[in-house]
Amino acid sequence: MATVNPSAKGIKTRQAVLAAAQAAFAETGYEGTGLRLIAARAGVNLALINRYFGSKEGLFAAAIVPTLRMNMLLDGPMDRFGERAATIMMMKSQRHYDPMMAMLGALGSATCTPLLRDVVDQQLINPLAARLDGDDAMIRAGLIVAQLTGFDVVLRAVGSAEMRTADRQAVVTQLAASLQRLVDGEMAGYNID
Amino acid sequence: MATVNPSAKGIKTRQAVLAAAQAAFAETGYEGTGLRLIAARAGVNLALINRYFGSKEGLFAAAIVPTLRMNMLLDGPMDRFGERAATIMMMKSQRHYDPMMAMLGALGSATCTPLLRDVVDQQLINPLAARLDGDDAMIRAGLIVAQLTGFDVVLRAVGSAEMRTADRQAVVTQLAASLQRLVDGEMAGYNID
DNA sequence: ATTACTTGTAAACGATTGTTTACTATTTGC
DNA sequence: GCAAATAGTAAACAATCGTTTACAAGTAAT
Repeated sequence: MATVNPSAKGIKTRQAVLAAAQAAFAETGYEGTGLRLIAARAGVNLALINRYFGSKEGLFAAAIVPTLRMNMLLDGPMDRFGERAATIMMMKSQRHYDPMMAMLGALGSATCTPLLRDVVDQQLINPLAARLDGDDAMIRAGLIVAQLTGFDVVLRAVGSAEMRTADRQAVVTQLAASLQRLVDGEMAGYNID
Repeated sequence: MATVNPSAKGIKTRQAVLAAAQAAFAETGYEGTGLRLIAARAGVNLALINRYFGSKEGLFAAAIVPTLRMNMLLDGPMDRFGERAATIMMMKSQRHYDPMMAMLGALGSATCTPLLRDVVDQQLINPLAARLDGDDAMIRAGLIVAQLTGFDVVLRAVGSAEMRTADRQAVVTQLAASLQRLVDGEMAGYNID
């Protein structure tokens, strides 16, 4: 038995740690979440975290980074992207774990920034840009990701009362319109000096 | 002399601490910035920080919160808001201190969230909404703040390579268009089921 | 000048951090 | 069953955290 045996009982605790880390990082941020808290949440010994994932950064990379994907947002025709994305962004509040919240909670820590930079470019902006027609597809994709990200900052991470108490259907409609205009790339009537 | 004497030499070190805190919080986040680092940066004794500001949270409230304002973005006609805001957002990279970066670096910490919620609503969304005409002004203001915030997340906090290497003039143009469409509130031809 | 008050300093507080070590228990392959 | 590897545990590591205390230096007003 020279190599690691992939089939083992430890694979269950490994996933327990991953699930606990996802929830904890999303709730209390990267620096604000202690490894002992994650271990307790997973019902697992503290030292196992460093054994399986090497370090706190390694745990973040294994638990959060793979979940930051466009997923359902790109699953459908692009002429309905705005409507689809806005609906998902509004409804995901009651889901168990939100990858975007984990990303926002790690913005301050220097060790996570390189990981986030890669995943934002490769898994968010680039796949989206590939689905866009017209000029400046990459820039418009970046602005769409920015709009989605900022929406979670204002509504969830910060928790603006004005946005939380607003009519949910109107929020979806306005967000959908803003996103779709970036998808369509209409510059109608707009001039800059 | 029953009350505190406002005129004193200590006012200089107080401002030195504020300036050091602004730079440090914006660079390394709230949890990632130690008070000893701020004290050293300001050339001031550690204990003075807690004397003048009570706590780390009090320092954040005094140093960062008052700087989160719309300021120049609202200084001008609203039919040029997009152009004006996009230009400022793009050019502010080489400024000494960016309040938005300090806010993003504090997203994970539970103690700062209430402070940020109040300032985002009262100093960003509401003043902007007061300058918007048409339906859903508050929601559109929230989405504009979200677009601006997300732009800083993608371009600066995360540092997307795709956005950093993109043509700067094209980024300004696209961002300006997206913002202006939210200002104008055009729903032209957009329908949702 | 003496009193009252503010500013500045050094040191320690208790708690928590991520990480590592030494050890036992369990499981797997032959 | 034996041996090797993996899973799990408890304790300690050194470092840093925000905060507090006790005390000295400086400054204003009476």
